[in-house]
Amino acid sequence: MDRAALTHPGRVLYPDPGIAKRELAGYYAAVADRLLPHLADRPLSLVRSRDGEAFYQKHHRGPAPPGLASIGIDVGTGRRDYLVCRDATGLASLAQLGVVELHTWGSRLPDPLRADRLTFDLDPDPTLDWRTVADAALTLRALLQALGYESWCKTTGGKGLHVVVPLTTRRPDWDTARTSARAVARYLCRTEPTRFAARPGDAHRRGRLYVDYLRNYGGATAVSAYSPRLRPGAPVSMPLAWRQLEGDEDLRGRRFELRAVPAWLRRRRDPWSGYADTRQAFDADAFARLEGPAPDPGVT
DNA sequence: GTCTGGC
DNA sequence: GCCAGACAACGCAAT
DNA sequence: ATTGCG
Repeated sequence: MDRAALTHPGRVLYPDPGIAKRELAGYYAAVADRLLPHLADRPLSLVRSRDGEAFYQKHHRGPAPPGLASIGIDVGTGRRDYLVCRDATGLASLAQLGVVELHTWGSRLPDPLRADRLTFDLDPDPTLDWRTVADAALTLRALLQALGYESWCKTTGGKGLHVVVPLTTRRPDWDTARTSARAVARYLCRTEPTRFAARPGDAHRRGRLYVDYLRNYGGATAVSAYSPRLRPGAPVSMPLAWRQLEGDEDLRGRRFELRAVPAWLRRRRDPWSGYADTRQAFDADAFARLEGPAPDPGVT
């Protein structure tokens, strides 16, 4: 397979700390073995950098660059082509395109209309400390375990955390996936209203975490593990071991920056090594049993 | 980064 | 020939 | 119906 030439290698994509295209390509190559399994067969949503400013792209006009495939998927109204990354050559093409964030669907080809995981985005009031956010993730994990599901946690590169539930069999259509994830979010808000908020926005959320279940419908995406973010320091969405959530070290945000991650990975075991081997069947009834009255919005 | 469409 | 514009999109809740 | 948010 051809590999596209890396043009404009000195073009700065992350103004802070001044990471150019050449360094981004080096990062993708260095973490390819870890990153590629998270991209495999998943339609992509790309964030590209124009002078450090983000612009989004879901569709590619013309033939797909080397290592990328443009795949037609029937979405609500009509059929559109979405990019999928095939291999390390595809990562090189993404670097050539100036792609600074990789977001993926929660489903995979050849069945993109059924979820193969649920993603919960814990989005805290930015003033909340690490322990409060980590404890919220542990609470969500325990709830999911009570439902019969193991889950995995990663940083987002920002103040929050993602909790991911892989689903291998009896995978739900998007409407069922969204409804089930919503039931989990509402349950947390109903049972622990002092910790969890049902809606985004500082005024409503203050002092709490917004449980964003809205990554779980057709075409919705969440940032991929090992994707950098176009933010100061170029932080990376880093998979964590649950054990790390019990410690006092704040692992969010710039704790894992693009420049430091390859060396870090070389000396640490993959905390998500069990993810790919996990077999869990989706059971809509288990989630439906969480249903109750809508959460009290509380004081505005 | 690259293509398109308007001048 | 050159340059500006396009390059995503949707559920949810508030106004 | 339109806007703001993620």
